[in-house]
Amino acid sequence: MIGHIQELIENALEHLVQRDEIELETTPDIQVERARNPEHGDYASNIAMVIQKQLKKPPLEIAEKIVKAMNESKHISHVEAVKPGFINFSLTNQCRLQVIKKILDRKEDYGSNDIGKNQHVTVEFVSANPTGPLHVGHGRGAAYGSSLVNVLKKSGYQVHAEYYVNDNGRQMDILATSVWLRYLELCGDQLRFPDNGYQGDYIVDIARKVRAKFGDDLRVEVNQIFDQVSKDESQGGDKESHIDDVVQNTKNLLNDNYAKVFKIALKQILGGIKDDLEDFNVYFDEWFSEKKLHESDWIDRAMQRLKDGDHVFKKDGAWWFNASYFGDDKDRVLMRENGQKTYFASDVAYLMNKMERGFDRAIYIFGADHHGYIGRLKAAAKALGYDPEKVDIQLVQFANLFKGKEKFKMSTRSGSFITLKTLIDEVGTDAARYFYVMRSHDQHLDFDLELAKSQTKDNPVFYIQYAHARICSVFRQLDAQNMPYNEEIGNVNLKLLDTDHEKALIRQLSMYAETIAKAAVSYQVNTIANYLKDLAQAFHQFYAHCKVQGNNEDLRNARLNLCSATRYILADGLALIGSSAPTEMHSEDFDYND
RNA sequence: GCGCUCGUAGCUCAGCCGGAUAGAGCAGCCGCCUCCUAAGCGGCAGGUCGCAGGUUCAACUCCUGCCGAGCGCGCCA
Repeated sequence: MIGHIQELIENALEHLVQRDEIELETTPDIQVERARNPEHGDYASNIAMVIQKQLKKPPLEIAEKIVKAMNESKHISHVEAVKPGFINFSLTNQCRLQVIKKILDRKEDYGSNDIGKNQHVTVEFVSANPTGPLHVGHGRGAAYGSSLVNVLKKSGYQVHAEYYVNDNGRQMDILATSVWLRYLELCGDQLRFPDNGYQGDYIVDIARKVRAKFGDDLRVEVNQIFDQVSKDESQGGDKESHIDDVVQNTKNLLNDNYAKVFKIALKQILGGIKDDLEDFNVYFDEWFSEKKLHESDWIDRAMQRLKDGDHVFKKDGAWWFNASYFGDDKDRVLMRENGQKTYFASDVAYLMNKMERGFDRAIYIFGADHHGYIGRLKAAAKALGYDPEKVDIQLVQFANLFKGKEKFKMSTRSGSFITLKTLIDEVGTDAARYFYVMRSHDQHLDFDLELAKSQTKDNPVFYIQYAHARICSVFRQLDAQNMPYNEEIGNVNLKLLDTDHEKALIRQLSMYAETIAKAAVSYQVNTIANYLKDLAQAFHQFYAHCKVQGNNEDLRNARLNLCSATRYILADGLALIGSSAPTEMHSEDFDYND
């Protein structure tokens, strides 16, 4: 429709130029946007104000000339030049009503678009270290990333969702060691648990699994573990070197069995993460193992490629990537003096791997604390010879968790965190997913547990779901009322939908497709959440003022069609952000236990 | 110190690529159930869009400075 209007304006301008009524040095960019205020019609253009400078005439006068020179259109009922110089376009009623037919025709498929042009993109998100269960801090990235994947798919992209599993680093060694020490305790040994070990109860649970499998086979003389180990923090030493020493001894003492303990720990934790994410309606196409990058030759190949490009130098015994040459803040270490490859080296290899797999774009979703990664990843992309525009990094700001007024502070290591699972159990996936994406992802978010849990009108997700349930309820009751629904009769009589509330609802429905397109282009998933709230509001207002189950068969079926179309959009929109659309909801007003 | 992000109603936030009287929800006040779920609807009140400049026909929106808040700046992962 916007294209059609642009054409009308373009033709009008050509007429005016041909008739020498105006002169244009440059062809202006014709902007047509949806009118914000219904009083201004359906679409508006600012063209007259844009070209007023060239023409040196009052914009209103120009606008009026354009309107006069414009051809008739069967879709447009009214064109008007107004105050500062806008040209407002009103669609014919028939044109506006089309959206209902289209939705009923295409159903779940309605709203999709092809701006993705079938491009292949990979979206990497969550990627939390598998050293413990996901907590609420990971929840926002999961909710945002998953919703973005859905929106991109609906916009014609081929999307590959990936979780990067950091199964190789020092943290994993600390985890495996922590499990083993807990295992020894279960076997009855007395030992001093390192300050920097993983403290959570889930470690003990895993230790139980290890014991169930190996019995007492992995026991050793406890003193050997702490042989030649430097002092821990609470003993006046350094907790990092203490744990490193313990890890080293653990590896030596367990030999081949170390890998077995490690594997059980990883499998348990990753399994738990997968389960939690599935409960949260978050799915991945691939769980990409960092370890595999090391075991294959990807890291070496990536480093060789950087060396070939002369982007690597040796300093103080370590190998550095000259990232600052490519716009990063500083140079980055690829391989440490002790020969260990850094985490960044894996990142470079992984980036190269993604690009070699042929993606048109690699989208990364990071927590805000990782914003230092933007510079170094873009630098790596450039140095490897890729277009840095293909690397798209979105930062998700932190969510502060509140219970009423009380704010939670969390730390993974100490084990004092609220897990994602707890959140799902407490407030439910529907409310949690909505709350996580209701604000722009680059904004801080205050997440109030009490509010998300409350089944009251304070809670926007219930407001939207209730609109869906109401529609379902109407359709359920038709048979009992002896009022059969006939979509055909409704379609013929759509023109009967002419009250302000009906028009407002239709208008809202007609904005769904462009809302998705906008969300896909800008990565602003929150616009979907906002849209759904507006749609639900338009529906509730319509519903309060227009009786659907009336005796007039023509009007009833027309309104039922409107309800049906609204229901499809509500369900589809909720699915995009990972929430469900219940067909039935009931107030707890009559719960006498309160 | 350097870098990134943010500052809109009492609170939590929308406001798309600059556009026509700055919008919701909550909290406050006042109404509406013999009627399709009151998890709903209607109304009132609430604002110098952090401050100061600049660009523009037009600035909450773009630019600069200042004030204020948060985060990041390891041969950590």
